[in-house]
Amino acid sequence: MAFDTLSKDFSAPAIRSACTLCPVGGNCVTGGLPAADMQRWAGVMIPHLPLAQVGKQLYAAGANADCVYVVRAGCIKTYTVDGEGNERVRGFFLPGDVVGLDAIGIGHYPENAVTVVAAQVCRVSKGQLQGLLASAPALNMRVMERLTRDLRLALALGGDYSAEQRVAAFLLHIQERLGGKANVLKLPMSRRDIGSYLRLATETVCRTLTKLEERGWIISADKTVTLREPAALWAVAEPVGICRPRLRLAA
Amino acid sequence: MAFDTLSKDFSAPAIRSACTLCPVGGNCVTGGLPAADMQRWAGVMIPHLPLAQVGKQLYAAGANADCVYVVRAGCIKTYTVDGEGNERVRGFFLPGDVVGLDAIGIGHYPENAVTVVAAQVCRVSKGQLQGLLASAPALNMRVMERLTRDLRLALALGGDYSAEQRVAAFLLHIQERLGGKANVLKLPMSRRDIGSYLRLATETVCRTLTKLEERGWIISADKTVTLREPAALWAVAEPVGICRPRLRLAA
DNA sequence: CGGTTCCTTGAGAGAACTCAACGTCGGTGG
DNA sequence: CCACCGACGTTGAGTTCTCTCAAGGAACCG
Repeated sequence: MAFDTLSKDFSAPAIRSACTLCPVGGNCVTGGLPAADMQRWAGVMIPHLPLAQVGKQLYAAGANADCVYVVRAGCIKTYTVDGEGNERVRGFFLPGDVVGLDAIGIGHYPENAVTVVAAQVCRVSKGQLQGLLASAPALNMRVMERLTRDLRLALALGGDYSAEQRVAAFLLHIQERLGGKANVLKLPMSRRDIGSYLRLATETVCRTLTKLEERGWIISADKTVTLREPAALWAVAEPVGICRPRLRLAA
Repeated sequence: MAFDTLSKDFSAPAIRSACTLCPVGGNCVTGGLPAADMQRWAGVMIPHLPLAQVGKQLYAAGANADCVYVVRAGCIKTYTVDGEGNERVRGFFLPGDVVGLDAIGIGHYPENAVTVVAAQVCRVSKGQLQGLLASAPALNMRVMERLTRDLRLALALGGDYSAEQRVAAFLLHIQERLGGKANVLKLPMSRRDIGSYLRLATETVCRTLTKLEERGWIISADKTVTLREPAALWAVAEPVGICRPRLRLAA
């Protein structure tokens, strides 16, 4: 892995170009910001920190919340462990997503964050971010949008839906987050993680995928899922309300 | 009702005093703000609009999102109706809570908002709020805190818990929101609303309350619930993670 | 090549749901 | 004043969906 040398070699000019050359592009929280804001963002951000190891921890639940992270590549999951030892995945973060935002306003991270696959992230200290938010209204609004988007998603997924509705909505949501074009999805996470996230047993996730496959709506081969009948999936997932045929919920 | 005349008679000095005299006090989103920020907040806020009618709508899902509301008295619920006609309560808003925040960043409200009981709210236009956020960092941070608090609550309630855990957590959460002292709670909402919110059938809410009562942990009499063994409820609700014996999650 | 983890399928169990009935309460109108 | 009505709360009985337990196969790694 050349990750380590890469991150060490970056000097100030390279940092500025880090965002303009970023594969995430407009999907990043900074997408569409005025150049001046981007400049200031780049000034406080530490770009593409490598997280080559699967299961590598960004931060632990209860730790002092001093940073937020923007995913540049790979996938991060957040999860909690309750007093009974039950682990629950609270969110998957794909390129462009911000991890740790929900710690704004409290001193400690409410959950753990680890890599699901090898990943790269950009880091910003919370203090510097707050300073930036106070003086860059456009960025402030982008962060608010992320927070409200996460909130709407959490409220939607909190609903009482069947395993089929959940899994269909999950697949479509991942498709949207990955760009919304390709019908072949590489799911980075395990069935167990999907189940934990969707509040389903691992076996139920499997059975549901099998059922969708028997209907010809998808082709499920381990981590690769091909959507053959997105319209049918949309129809099933509609009540969940987290994805729409042509109209995206978020602005 | 003298509500209407009250709201019409308020002039600038009265408006400024509206917050200092507000029964919500420090629980409001503006609690603890510098005097200068309070002044500006009071300048754009329209105080205690009366909503005497139960079921009175603040806004409809899909409507142009032009305002946010702070609850001054009573209770507001937000809910969605999916394509199958299923109604789902997404949140209850008690005095001090902000309704409509999750529409920041999108043009339309994602859900309906109606009164659960007679209520009073304060209104701020979204445009003026955004202007204020850009120039009053302390207020901006308070709003962020509300958003992240709502997000953490939604994520917590989204988990896979038993009916008993959910109901216990709900009761304790309401107690906290009402000040955290009194053990006698007046629940403003119906069993049906509670069930919709907690993802339980109405009957399951009833049965669970009955079960908790048989154990001597609570006394349930229609809308009035008395907590007799809060510690036992805490122990049951712990995995949900939305309320804590002595330590509150939010700052 | 053994060990581990993940994915998948089957069979039985359990928690919550649906359907149904009944009592209470508050409002309405005769 | 009282009968009627609808909404709400409560309890019971049977059903269903998902979970748990169990086991086998496939992929990956040391």
